[in-house]
Amino acid sequence: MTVKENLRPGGRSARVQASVHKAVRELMAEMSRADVTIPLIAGKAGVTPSTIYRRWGDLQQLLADVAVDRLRPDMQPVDAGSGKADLQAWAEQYAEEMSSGPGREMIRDVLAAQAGANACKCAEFTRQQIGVIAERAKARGEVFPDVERVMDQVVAPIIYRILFGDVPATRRVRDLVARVMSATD
Amino acid sequence: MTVKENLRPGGRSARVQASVHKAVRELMAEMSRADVTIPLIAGKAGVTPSTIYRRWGDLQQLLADVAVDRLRPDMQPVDAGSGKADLQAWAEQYAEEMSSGPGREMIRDVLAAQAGANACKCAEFTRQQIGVIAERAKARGEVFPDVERVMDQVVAPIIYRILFGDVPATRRVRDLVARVMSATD
DNA sequence: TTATAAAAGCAAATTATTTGCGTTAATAGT
DNA sequence: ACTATTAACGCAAATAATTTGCTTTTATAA
Repeated sequence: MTVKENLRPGGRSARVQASVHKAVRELMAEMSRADVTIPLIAGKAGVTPSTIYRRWGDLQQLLADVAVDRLRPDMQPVDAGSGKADLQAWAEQYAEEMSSGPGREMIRDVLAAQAGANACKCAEFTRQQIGVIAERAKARGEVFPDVERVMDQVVAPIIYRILFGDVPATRRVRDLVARVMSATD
Repeated sequence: MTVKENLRPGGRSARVQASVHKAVRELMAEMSRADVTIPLIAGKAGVTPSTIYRRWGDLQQLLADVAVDRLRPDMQPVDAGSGKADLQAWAEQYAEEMSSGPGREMIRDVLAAQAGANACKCAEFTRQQIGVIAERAKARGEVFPDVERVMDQVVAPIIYRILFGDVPATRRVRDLVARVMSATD
């Protein structure tokens, strides 16, 4: 029922995982999520449904697994010259990606699965990105807020609004960043 | 497929909705969520499964519907003497309720359903509660932050941490409230 | 090489979901 | 008050998804 974390690169398990993930990504791109089923995924991936059921348990777990994979940052935050500029650029891009259709779906998939571990991982990705910005700022001799404070005052409001209604406007994101950067305590 | 909003109090639809909601609440209390199925709910509620499928579409929508109902605040925020005290008391209780086992599950149920309307409603409940606190503070002649700022700086961090890993400690909640109340801009 | 164990395939059994059709019950018009 | 209309429900058959026991494959270590 549990997905193995460290798969040998060329092993059979790794190949199955890769083809199943690929099938999920492709199906999600070409049809509504309500129509994606495990037998369908299995067919496209060239495996039996029971393989998927045994490995992932159910559709939600599988979707969450795929979503975490896609939410993993693929690059370091861009260096915009200062901590504030870095954070602003990062936050705007983050908000845009996460509020897009696919972004929202991925977040929802991660949260909908019962295992909380996936959600934790996503928060950890974000923390690391902000950590990079913070380290860089400190290396320049700037003052930079604590990472946890940035999580509370920038990341949390962005995600909350995406999940519970709004799409946060660029203007709002800029304000969040300005506020956390101006706090002096 | 869509759930009627305004049901006549004594109508048949209202009775079905009530018995189905009741069955869901009872089943969720006595067994794991993974084991709750629509045929089971239907049996306990004394209706046919097809009735539930036609009215709610699938299990997630039904669970979301029940969860929104349970997340509706049943009372006004207590008056603790000042805006800050009110907000602090409210935030602590809110954090405690939402981070409890059932609280977490309800939030997840609301977010997991594809219809975003349920999630919006929940945020609206919260906004209204804070609105009451804000009005009361202003009636006393106090300064009180904008409701949207409280959503960003207090509610969002609490919910974000509940969803993505942590249980926010009382200490942390107190800090969030203190920070939003001390901001003067 | 060969032994071992984990993961996959296959197919039957079970369970959930969809759907067509007849019935009931609430609502509006006479 | 009575009847026409319509939305929602029950029932049961058809379809689709999920689970499970058993066999076979394949990667790994002896």
